[in-house]
Amino acid sequence: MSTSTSAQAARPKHPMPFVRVEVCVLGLSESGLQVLLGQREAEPFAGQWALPGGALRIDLDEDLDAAARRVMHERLSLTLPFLRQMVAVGSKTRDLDRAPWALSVAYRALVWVDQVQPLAGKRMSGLAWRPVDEAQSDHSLAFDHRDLIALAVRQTRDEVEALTLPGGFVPPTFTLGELQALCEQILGRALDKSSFRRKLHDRELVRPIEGAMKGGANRPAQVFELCR
Amino acid sequence: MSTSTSAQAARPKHPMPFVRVEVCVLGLSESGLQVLLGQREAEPFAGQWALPGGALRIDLDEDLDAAARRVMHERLSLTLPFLRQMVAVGSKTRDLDRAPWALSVAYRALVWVDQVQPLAGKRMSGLAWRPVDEAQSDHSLAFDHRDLIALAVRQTRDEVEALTLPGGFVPPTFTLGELQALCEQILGRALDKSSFRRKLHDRELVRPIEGAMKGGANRPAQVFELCR
DNA sequence: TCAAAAGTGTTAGGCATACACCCATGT
DNA sequence: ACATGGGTGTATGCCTAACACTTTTGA
Repeated sequence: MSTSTSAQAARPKHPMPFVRVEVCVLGLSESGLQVLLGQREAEPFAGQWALPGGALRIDLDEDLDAAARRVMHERLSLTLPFLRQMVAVGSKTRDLDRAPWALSVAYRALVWVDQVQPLAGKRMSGLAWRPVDEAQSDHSLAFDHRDLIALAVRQTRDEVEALTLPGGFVPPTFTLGELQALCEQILGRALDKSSFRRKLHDRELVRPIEGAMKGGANRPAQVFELCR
Repeated sequence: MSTSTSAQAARPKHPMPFVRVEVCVLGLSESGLQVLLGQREAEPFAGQWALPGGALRIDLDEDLDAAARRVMHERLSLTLPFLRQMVAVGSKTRDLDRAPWALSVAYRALVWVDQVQPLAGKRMSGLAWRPVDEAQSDHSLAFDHRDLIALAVRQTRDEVEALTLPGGFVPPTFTLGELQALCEQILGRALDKSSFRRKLHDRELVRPIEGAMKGGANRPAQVFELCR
């Protein structure tokens, strides 16, 4: 649509803020939801725990989502399958040590804890999983990251409650028992089997795969896949 | 918390994107929801209709919300009472005429149409109210502003459905009839009087003001205020 | 035969819709 | 008297939680 003859940067009239992305990676395990945290090495908040993140690189990142993917790929050597933007926060005082004005775009993601081997990265002395309940009441986290964790947990749980199943996170095939266990781990509470299945059926969210059955130490279960 | 000895800006290692805020102002009127649009004078999208917005000014704006308030105050000479962030969008190609990488933080607001007198502003040849239904199907809007309008309408309506009443927008005192009419205008459909009132009562959302009654050409109505 | 998980049916209660109905006031 | 909007009660149906129950396998 643009009729400009040049796509090169006009130097902006005013200085722009320092822009970062932060990612709240939630991890599923038998012992409830976990969150991935790293210990900061540099100011501000040196030594304190924080969400992993990194600066936006306008030379490397096509768009904001790509920036979040790149930053997390550098940290985890893993392309996060389920990544959603939560909110943008920014102010003059956010990161005084590095810039007079800092803006962070916060994302959330969801993985299995055993898919990520906590490793040390740039500017972070290692990464560690922490239970979300613990993190949400930890007032020593850097920046406003405690709020961001609470927001990520709330949004993720709301999505599961509404059975807006995280496409890209749910495995391609599964039994209904596995799917229910997954939702229960995210919610942190038990669900009623009958109600859960009726909802899935009525809203046509899952489809049985003809002939595919999964057997264990008990009665074999029908294997399903997501609709669409 | 920071132990840095200096709060002055370190020059960032990498160039930063051009950051703007855009505001989707929804307007209430007897003829349904409206949205405030302006006609662009400069590239990109010169001549096309767009949401009002402006560049973030790190020298003027304390934080993102303040930036949105300032930008809209310049345009409307009005401090928007109800302002919420929706999403941040950004990419290399967003605004090629002005910058190689552009990021917009989108807000939504809600006002009475008669509180805003459409006037001409900087870089906009006037502002005009347009019905949201019309705007949502108008593919000639600049940038992705059609999507942003749809998002604003959906979020606003969801809030009213859930009776998360827009604090700061609902007048300080009102009758239940007025409140219901307000919600109906936002939703664009009629509500059942009895159900509406029962919900308000059960969730303790409103409180009658002792002795305060509002009379018209019919039976006087109890005046209420929001709880908390 | 038993434990364990799959899978189904049934019941009771909460909530929302729709609608009917009275009340109070100005014209 | 009557139109108008305020205000309240009630019946119906839907959705859900809760729980009981049967089925099928491996151990």
